[in-house]
Amino acid sequence: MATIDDVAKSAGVSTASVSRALSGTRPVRSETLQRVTAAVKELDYKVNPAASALRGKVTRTVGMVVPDIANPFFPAVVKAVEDALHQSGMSLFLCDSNDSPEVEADRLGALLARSVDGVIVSPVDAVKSRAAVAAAAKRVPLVQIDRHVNVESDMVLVDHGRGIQLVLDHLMETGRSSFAFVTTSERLSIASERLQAYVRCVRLVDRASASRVLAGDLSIAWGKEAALRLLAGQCPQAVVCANDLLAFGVLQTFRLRGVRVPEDVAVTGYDDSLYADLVEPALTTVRQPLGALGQEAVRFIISAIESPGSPRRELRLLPELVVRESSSKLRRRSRADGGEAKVLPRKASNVRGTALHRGGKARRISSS
Amino acid sequence: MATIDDVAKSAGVSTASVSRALSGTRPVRSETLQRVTAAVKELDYKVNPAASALRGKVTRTVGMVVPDIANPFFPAVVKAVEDALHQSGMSLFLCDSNDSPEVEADRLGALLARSVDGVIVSPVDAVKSRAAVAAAAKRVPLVQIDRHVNVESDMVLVDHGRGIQLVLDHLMETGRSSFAFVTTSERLSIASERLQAYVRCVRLVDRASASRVLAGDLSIAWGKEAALRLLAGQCPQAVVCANDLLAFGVLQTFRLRGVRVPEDVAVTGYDDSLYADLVEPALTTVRQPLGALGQEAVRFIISAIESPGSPRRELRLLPELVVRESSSKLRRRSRADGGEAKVLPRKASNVRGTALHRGGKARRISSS
DNA sequence: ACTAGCCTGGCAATCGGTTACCGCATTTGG
DNA sequence: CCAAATGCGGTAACCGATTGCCAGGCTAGT
Repeated sequence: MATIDDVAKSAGVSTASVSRALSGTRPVRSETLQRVTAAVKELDYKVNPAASALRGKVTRTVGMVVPDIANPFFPAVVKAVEDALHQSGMSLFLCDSNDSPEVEADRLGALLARSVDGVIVSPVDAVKSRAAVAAAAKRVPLVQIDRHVNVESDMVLVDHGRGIQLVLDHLMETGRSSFAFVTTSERLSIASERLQAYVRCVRLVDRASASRVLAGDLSIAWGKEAALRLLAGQCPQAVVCANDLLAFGVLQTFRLRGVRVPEDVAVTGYDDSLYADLVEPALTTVRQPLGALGQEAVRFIISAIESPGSPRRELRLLPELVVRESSSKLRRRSRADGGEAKVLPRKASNVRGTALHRGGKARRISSS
Repeated sequence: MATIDDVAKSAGVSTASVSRALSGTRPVRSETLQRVTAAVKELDYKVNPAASALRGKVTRTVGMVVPDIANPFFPAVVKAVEDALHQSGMSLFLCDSNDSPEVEADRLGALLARSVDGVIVSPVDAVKSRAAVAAAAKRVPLVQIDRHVNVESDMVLVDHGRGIQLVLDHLMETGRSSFAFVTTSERLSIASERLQAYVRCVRLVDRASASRVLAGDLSIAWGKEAALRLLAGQCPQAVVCANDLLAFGVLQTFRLRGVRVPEDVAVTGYDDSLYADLVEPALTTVRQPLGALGQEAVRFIISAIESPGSPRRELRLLPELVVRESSSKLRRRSRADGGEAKVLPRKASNVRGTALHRGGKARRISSS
């Protein structure tokens, strides 16, 4: 492997000139520049990042910590981050905190020890993640992405209030007036935002709906369980779920119990995961700007690295409603009967027919 | 940030002793060790990885290049890799080649320039990826994972021949005797293996089936298109797909065209993606040992780093058949009518009822 | 008792860039 | 025409850890 000395020798200049020619820290004569570039090409010289980091205090690396890369939400964000970083000649250390605050703290520590130039993190727990995130933010530029804890740092978030409002506006427009919300613990910032928005939206319309909240975790299993509980009591006309997985669980239980969606009950998700338009019936959901989330996070990081001490920023990106069959418009059938759906326990049946199909564009994923 | 000099001073020993005490390269008196450990703790000393890398020629980093992290197959593998690496005190540079051989070559180059200790790669194209992979393998320990090109290196693969055989054995056992295979270009090593296995398995049973192969890409869209083509000609009793996405497309088209699955035609996938048991009907598919794939790759990398020059290894992990409704056993209904399924073009209908449900355990993913 | 061998510690060279500082040459201004 | 300013190149210190080499103390063998 060629070193800067080899290049200097081959170009007949000093190492200082080579360094300057390559980094542009100080101007060099155009002839010098040419000789250096030629020598670099000839020797296939690459700067040694370790040496460069040791002296220059900059590693051109960024660390990212996500709660669970297997969660369909994150890969798209990670992909955008990776791409944007490489466009700026930086590389990505990826860490998975496995939904554990301890692992998260450990990984943040490891990243700092590697002296990354910046950190992008999606904190696991609004309370337990705080200390580690704060400590990291004190040492390097840090941006919180998607989820966040109460720490002074840049943030790139999604306006979940808006997302939930889109859902409820749509549900009301299509004739629903009683609701339930299926979600997880409020310890998760995004869940708590979605919940608050839900309550704010339904409170004025139907007092009972505002307290019809089922909190568990974010799994398919909890979706199923929540659906059972709803069926055991007064089932509302629409079930709003805090993510798609919950909605899938709800749909499955409803189908098995002979509850027709969307005729008897509408169901909505959140995330627009790949499979939202594959299930029966296709799921109305909220699409988040995943790529933009990652790109903006990188922009924040890079600008924070280049000009430290600039003011803190917080960006809220707007999500988008994707209407599919699980909430399609009710046809005739009076809804003046008191606000509770009639649930007819009978053999399962699915009606698809020629339902409306907005937003159902097939996304290509060249799978393994 | 404390340096090794600070520690040495504080412990009253030389930097050499500190280094030795910490790395264990050479024994030190137990008293020395204690003083060093105490000083380290007091100053919260962490070795500077840049300095360490510069002098020691080892970075404790591994690079991984995947074709598309948004492809549901890879996150689980990446997660296992990340976890295994951190257990050995190493960190992961993640790169996404975006299914492009050019990007892939670029990323491999970037990783080598960062002098990673090893590389894990899943090559995009059996032909176009070759040069870059070979070049990388020449410089650092390299293991090919999942996909591979014809280059001398360690490999951790899945025995796709076995996977396809499991599928076909099962289909035949349940009474099917004519088949089609939906796949992508043979440029993808895994697709070509699956295709070969398919041909090998059906050749003896039904000559026509062996040539009923529809090659496109690995998208839902191509699954739909392939299904249309099958319906236009002689539709076989079972459609074997090279991955789940294709199967989803096939299922959707069949449903819209009123073809009953599994009564009229059985459909199978490959990957056991999260949603395989959410679609209607739940999909029979092949589950790959994703976590094991990642763990084994890391083991290979680490052992190759620790003892260079050891012989090349190739590991083939065995996949597992997951039987769900899309291929359930045909009840009565004679199949002696020539081997082609009767397709009744009529209104859509889905029958679920109490079909068997092996392997359908709900996996929890605490989504965003 | 004397020497060979082992154990442990320290000095200082080294890894490969970056950059502060100095010096020479040329340009600019007065 | 001279002084000051400017442009560009080179020398060498420096970043922080690792490690080859040497030295001193101790044990063991003869």
